[in-house]
Amino acid sequence: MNDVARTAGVSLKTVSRVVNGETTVAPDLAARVQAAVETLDYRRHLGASLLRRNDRRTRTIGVLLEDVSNPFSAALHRAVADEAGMRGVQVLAGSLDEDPGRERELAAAFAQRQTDGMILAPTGSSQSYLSGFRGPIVFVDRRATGALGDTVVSTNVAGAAGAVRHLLTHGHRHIAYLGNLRRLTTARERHRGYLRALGGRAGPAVHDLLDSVAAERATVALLRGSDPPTAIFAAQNLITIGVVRALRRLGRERTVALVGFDDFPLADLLDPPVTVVAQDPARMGRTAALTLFERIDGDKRPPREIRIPTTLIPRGSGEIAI
Amino acid sequence: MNDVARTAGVSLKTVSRVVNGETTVAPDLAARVQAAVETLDYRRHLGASLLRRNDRRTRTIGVLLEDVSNPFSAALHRAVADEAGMRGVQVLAGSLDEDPGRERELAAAFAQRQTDGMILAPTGSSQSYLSGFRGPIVFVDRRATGALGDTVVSTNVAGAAGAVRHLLTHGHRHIAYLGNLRRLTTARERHRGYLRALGGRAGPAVHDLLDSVAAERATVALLRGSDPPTAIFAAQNLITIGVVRALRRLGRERTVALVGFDDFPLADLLDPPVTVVAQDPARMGRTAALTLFERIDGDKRPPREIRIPTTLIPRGSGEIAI
DNA sequence: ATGAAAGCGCTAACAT
DNA sequence: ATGTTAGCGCTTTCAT
Repeated sequence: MNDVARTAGVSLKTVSRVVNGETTVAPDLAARVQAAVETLDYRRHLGASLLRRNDRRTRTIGVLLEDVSNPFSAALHRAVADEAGMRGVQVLAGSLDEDPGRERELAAAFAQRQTDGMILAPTGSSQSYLSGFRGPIVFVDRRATGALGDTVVSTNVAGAAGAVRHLLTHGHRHIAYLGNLRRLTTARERHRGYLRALGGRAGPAVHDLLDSVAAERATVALLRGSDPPTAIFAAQNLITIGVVRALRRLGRERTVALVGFDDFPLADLLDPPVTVVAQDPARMGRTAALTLFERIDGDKRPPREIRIPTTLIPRGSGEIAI
Repeated sequence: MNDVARTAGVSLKTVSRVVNGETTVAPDLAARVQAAVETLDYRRHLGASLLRRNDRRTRTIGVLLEDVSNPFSAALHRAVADEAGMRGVQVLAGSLDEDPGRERELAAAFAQRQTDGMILAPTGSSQSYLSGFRGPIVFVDRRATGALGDTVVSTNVAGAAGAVRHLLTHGHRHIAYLGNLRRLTTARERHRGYLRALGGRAGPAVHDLLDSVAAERATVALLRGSDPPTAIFAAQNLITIGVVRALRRLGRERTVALVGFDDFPLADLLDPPVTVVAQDPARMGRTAALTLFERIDGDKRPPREIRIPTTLIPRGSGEIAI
C-alpha cells in the first residue's frame, strides 16, 4: 500500500480510501491510485484491514456438518455457501464424522480464525464448550445441549410418526426401527415418533448403526431372525440404503415394506422405488444462514427454534401391503 | 494478551512465548501464564499473529470445484479436507457452477484472504487471471490454460476409449456420445477418446449438456430420431443419470446399451445396473492436496501432471448386446 | 531466561 | 478533500 501511495504520489490514507471505495476522493487522484494499483498488481491484505477495523468482521463463517460428502450435508452446505456468497462471505467447512472430539477441535480452529459465526450440526452430547466463543451460532439438523443459539431442525417426531402410520395403513403390525446413534437428538426424536405411532405395539429396534454396511447386516439379521418384521422404518439416509441392499440380497424387496427418513438421489429409480419422508436440506441450510446473518447483524431477540416440515413421498416400497 | 500478561505478572512477550509453545520459559512462569489464560478464557488472534510472523502462512487453503453437492466434487472436497485437517489447515470451498465469472471472483476472494494455496477445477477457458496470485495452485480434474501449476487429472482419453471399445465388443456399431460443455478439457478429452475408439465410424454427438434434464431430453430426441443409436456413451455423471431416466421413460433400458464416465452412488442398484468408467475422486483430492502442501513447503521443481487411472466397472447396462 | 521497542499492513481519529 | 498519527494484537529483533 505504501508502494502504491508512492507510485501515485499520494498519501497512504488516500490509497486506503480509494481501495475501500470511499467517495471523498477527487476523481483525478482516485484515477492515479487505480492506475498504480493495477501497475503494481496490488491486493489489499484483508487480515491487516480487519485487525484495525471497528466492526471486527472477517466476512467468514464456519459450517460443521456430519460429512460434507453425504448428500444431506452436501445440499445443506451448498445452500449455506450460496446464501453466504450473495453477501460476499466465505465459508469454512468441516466434517465431524460423529466424533465429538473433532467437533470441539474444529470449532476451536474456526474460532481462532475469528469466523463471524458458525453453523453447527452437533454430534457430541454437550456443546457447553462453545460458551465464550465470539460470534453467534446456529444449530442445524440437531439440537444442542448446554449452549444457546437458534436452531433449525426438521419435524422429526411428526415425520417419523407419519412414516410409521403410513405403514400401519398398509396393514403392517410388525414394524422394525433401524436408527443411528442414540445420543443424537434426531435419532431419539425419530425413534420417539416411531413409538408414538405404534402405541404399545412397537417392533424390534436396532440403534447406533453408523453406516449402510452396519444397517445391511442388521437388516439381514432381523429378517433371518425368529420373528421377522413385515415392514421397516429406516431413520436415516445411509441406513435406508443399507436396508435396500439387504432386501435385494435376500430377494425380499417386494415383500418387506420400507420407508426411509431423508430422501436421497435416485431413490425414485430403484426397484421398487423407495418411499421416504423427505427433509429439505437446502431450505434448512438457507434458513440457518439467514438466521445466522441476522444475528451477525445485531439481532438480539431470544433464540428461536425453526422447524422445517417433512414430506412423505410414496414411491412404492412403502406401499407394499402385508 | 496484555490482560493475560498483567494477570500473570509477566511481560507480553512471555505470554507470547508460552502461547506458542516455546521452550525457553521457566516452568513456574509458564504455569502462571497458563492459569491466567484459562481464567480469562484467552484465545490468540490468529490474524494478528500471522500479520507479524515471518512465514506469512494462514494455514488456510481454498478449493474451487464445479459443485460441492455433486458426488464427484463432494468426494474430492472431502479428501482434500481430510488431508488438510491432518496438518491443521482449514479449507475454504466454493462452487463454480460452470460460471467463469464466479471462478475469477471466488479465486480473488480467496487470494484476499491470503490462502496459502488453492486447488481449482477450472471452468473458464483461461486461467491467466491467476498470474500474480500469492500461493501455489494445483489444478484438479481439468487442465488449465494460460497459468502454471501442477495438474491432477483422470486418464480421460484412455478411459473414454475403453468405454467405447467395451460397447464395440458387444456388437454395437452405432454409438452416440453425450457430453457436457465443450470448453472443458475433460469433455474434449472424453470426446477424443470416443472418436479414437470408433475410428471413422463415429455416431451422433450431443455436446454442451448442462444437467441431467438436458441429457434426458437429448436422449429421447436421439432415440426417437430417424437413425437411433444402439448404444450410448455418457461422458459425465449427471448426464449418465439423465440417460438412465430417458431409457426408463421409453422402456428401452434393456435394449439400449449404456456406459457412463464417472461412477455415482447406487449405480449398482439400478435396473439394469449401470456400467461405468469409474474415476477416483478421493484419490484425486488426496493427490492434489499432497501436491499443494509440497509446493507450500517450498517444492520448486517444474510443474507436474499427475494422471489418475480410471477403471471400467461392468455392471449390466454396458453389456447389453445388439 | 526475560523484557522493551519496533513494526507487520492497514484503518480510526483527528488534524489541516 | 487530503494527510498525519496512533494503534489493532501479535511477533520480531535486540537488549539485558
